Amino acid sequence: MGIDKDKELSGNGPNGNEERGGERGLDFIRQMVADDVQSGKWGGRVATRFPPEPNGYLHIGHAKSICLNYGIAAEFGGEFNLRFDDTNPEKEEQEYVDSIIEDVRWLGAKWDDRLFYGSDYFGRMYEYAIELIRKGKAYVCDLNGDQVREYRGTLTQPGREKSLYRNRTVEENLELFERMRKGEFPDGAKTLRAKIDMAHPNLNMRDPIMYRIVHETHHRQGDKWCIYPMYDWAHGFEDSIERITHSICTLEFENHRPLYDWFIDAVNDGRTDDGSGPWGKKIHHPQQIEFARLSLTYTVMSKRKLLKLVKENLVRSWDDPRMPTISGMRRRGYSPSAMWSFAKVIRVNKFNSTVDIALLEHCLREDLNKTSPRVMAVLKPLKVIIDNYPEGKVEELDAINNPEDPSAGTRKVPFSRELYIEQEDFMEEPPKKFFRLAPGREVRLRYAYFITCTDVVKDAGGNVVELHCLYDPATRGGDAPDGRKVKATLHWVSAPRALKAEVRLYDNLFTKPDPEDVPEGQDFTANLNPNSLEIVADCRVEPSVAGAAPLTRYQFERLGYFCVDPDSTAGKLVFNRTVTLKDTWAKIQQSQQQG
RNA sequence: UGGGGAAUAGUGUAAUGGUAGCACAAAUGACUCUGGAUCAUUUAGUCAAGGUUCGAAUCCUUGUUCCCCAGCCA
Repeated sequence: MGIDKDKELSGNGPNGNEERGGERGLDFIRQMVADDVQSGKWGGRVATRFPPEPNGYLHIGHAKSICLNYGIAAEFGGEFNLRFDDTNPEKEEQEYVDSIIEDVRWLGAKWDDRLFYGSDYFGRMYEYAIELIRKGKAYVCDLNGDQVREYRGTLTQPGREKSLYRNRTVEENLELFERMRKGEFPDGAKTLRAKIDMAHPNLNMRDPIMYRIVHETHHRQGDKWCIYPMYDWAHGFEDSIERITHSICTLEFENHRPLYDWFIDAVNDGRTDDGSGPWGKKIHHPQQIEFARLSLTYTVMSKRKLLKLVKENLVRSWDDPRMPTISGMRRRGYSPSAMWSFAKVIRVNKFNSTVDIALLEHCLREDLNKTSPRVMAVLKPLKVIIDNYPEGKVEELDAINNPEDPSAGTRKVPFSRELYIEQEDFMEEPPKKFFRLAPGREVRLRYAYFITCTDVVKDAGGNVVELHCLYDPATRGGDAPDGRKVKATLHWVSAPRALKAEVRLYDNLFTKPDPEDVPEGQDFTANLNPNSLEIVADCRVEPSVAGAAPLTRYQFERLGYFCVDPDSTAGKLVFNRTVTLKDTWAKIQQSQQQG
């Protein structure tokens, strides 16, 4: 078995159901791209990228960005690059690189042979830095961290223009920068800074740091470098080198755009279109565009918070099915196409908003309903004995695999004298609107027979432990020849033939829509939902699922969507509940309890 | 009290000077061998005040509210 990669994305995904030019209009980014293609900017070429820093696992917010960037490339016939923005050796690890590659691939974004690392461009960035020094646009600064902050000024006060180091000669700067690169100075001793304007109203423009000294082994470059470029200095060149046309990032980088442009313009200053002159040919200047990052109710999205949940063992791991990480959602049972349709319905904008998790779950159900094979499983078993059914007899009854997809066919399900049904499907004293099994009441067992409850067996504590029923042989398959109706259809499994399984039920990780809504002095972990995981150890599943591979998805009829967890062993299946079915009865019950 | 952004039903969004639509959520009903799915119906909105215009969510003015920026993180 296993997951068919092509099937995962069929009918949906980046190339399915496009609405470009359709009745709904383009989002503002696609509109810009369309305009640029129309006007012939960059020769009509479109190139996007997804540029994660490998310092954590990807989450659903990154999925939004991947869908945006890859989606645009696919829709406009452009190229999409996967690029690691690995400019800080202190936070980055190979483990994160590997997980990111796996996640982006799973989502279905295709980068072909264009997997890049920002750190592979360090040599060229170094050359650009020397060029800026030669042009008098950059200098080596000896200020320490505190002094840098002090000299920068504040939001309302300009920085100090007068710095001892700002007026160093080109020769001195060249020599010092070379010595920085050679490792002659300790961490923090010197920086290379751009000479812009210490009184600029945008703090980012007050002589931003281009390089800092970090004596640390880089996960990819090893000890080749001890000076590392800052984001602002590095990112534009990464985009430029890869000839990205539309550099899409999140809103908080809006203030950085002037700097993004300044650095590339600074290199281009003195360069020419044909490469004549001392500085050579102009380099490519991409367009930075910002959009709002995703927030979801009942969860947290920042890497810092997700890391805390993992490090403090508040969840099992990065891929805990309760996590909003792509790996967690994959393990939970999410499909790539559900992620794509979610990305499509939330669209992109320039203002912060919080999407209701119910919308995500709607997209999930919509996809799983169409694609998931149905099976019967009993989470909390209650033994049922059919007194008038022959002992030892087993019938193989036909069951439909997916009513939404006739091509999925049918399967055989064994029926026997002893069965299990769901404890919740029986009540000795049923309240109004409870249609399921009760003493003297007739219901249907799905695809099997009508049964009527005749006796209730209890233990010493008064708990119902066993039911005795009679079946009507004429209703085989589930229809009564005399046309009589029942109000409920129950799922069931054969007691001797069912498989044992463990099922893990998940609920929201947090009890409040906004986990940050906490009393003074507490943090978001105060809102952790103590019931976000319920392990049901002794479940029963119909035998057809035997040997199912990890991540195989099913609908357990009447219960929800479930998938096989990698913790499963040959002897014992473990399932994760991905999401419940919509449960009208639960709502009725709730309103009955409330009043 | 500097600079940069943004405001449309409960939520997410569309309408690019011309009927304020869609989806989710909620509610009601129909149908049903999943209280699922499906179908139908209902509730509910342009931040505020002025102005331009035959006509404004859209343009102008003023105000209000929210977000981002003072890492040698990204």
